[in-house]
Amino acid sequence: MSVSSTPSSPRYPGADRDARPDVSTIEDVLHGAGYRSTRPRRTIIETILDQAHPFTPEHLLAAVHRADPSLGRATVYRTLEILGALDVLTRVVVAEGHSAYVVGLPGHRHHLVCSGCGAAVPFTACPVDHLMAELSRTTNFAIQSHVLQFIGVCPACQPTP
Amino acid sequence: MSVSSTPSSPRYPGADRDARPDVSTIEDVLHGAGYRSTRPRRTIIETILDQAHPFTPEHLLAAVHRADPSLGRATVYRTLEILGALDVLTRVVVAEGHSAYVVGLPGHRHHLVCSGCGAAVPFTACPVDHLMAELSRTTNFAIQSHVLQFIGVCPACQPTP
DNA sequence: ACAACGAATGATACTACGTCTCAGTTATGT
DNA sequence: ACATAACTGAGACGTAGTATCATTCGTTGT
Ligand SMILES: [Mn+2]
Ligand SMILES: [Mn+2]
Ligand SMILES: [Zn+2]
Ligand SMILES: [Zn+2]
Repeated sequence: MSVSSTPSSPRYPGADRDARPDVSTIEDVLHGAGYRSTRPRRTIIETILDQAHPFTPEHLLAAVHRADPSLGRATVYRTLEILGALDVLTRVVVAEGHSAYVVGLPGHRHHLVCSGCGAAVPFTACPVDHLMAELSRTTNFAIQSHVLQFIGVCPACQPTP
Repeated sequence: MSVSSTPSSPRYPGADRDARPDVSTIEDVLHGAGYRSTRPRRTIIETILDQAHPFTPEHLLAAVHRADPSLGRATVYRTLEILGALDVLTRVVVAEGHSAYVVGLPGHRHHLVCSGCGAAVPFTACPVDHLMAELSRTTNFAIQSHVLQFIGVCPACQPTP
């Protein structure tokens, strides 16, 4: 879905642009927000960082269970909710009415998603400013965020002619 | 979600821009696609056209049952699926990970959605062409569609200062 | 008007995904 | 080490959506 509140983005202290966060960086974010650092959460974060593509909660739960079958379902859902609220994870629309999580990167991003394999390519360009100002003026809405993304077929998923 | 395949939009023969379709217009669309015209479907379409805001399947089911409690749940879901596939209905993202249906209008549209009351204001401006071409070139994706929308608070839902 | 046929329907059972509760465990500050 | 609150996993539960299937209904050809 990539609802990006215009001024907000995950805070990775000192992270390079385009660098994916690592486990301890995300744990620092949790800490900073008053959450504790636990073994189940570490396992979940490690599993998240293993994902090459956007993932659903169910998909992640299965992957987590491969690492630790005793880790509770509720813990996975609870952790996803927290990481989503902290903007460590954001959402992309992968099909009409279906969204999935991706690891957030610093800065304002949107995604180009492959409808074949599910790959999500982030990009930073965002041509909505002028339109947003115009809509604010004409409708008197207080605009909070926007959703922008492209769906297509990546080179690897295109039929060879 | 408003995944608008760039060249596609609902085909309402002779409809004015900005005119909402009526029941028989939508029935014509069904007919044209080889579907039959039935009383349950008419009830569902009437109920859809009564909705002032984007609606979920559950919300619609409840509204349909107010009109005809004997109308089957499966029929409502099946009809929504058909109308979605025919682009009579499209989806808007109403919150992180949640989308709802709106009646499609002719032409290429996106929406500005109120996070308070759920109102969806359509607009036709779409500033993505240049970016889309650039992304096609740099990534070699075959881009099929895009999602663009704004979320904010409508004038009526804004706190009075 | 009628018959024939496939499409569509609604009841019901079922599944998948997510939530809630709660007793026991663990991280954290002192 | 202790006290405390946060966190956990088990399992019951709820809800939204799907599958099945016998019956009904819309459409088409006569
Ligand atoms: Mn943007
Ligand atoms: Mn557009
Ligand atoms: Zn692909
Ligand atoms: Zn509003």
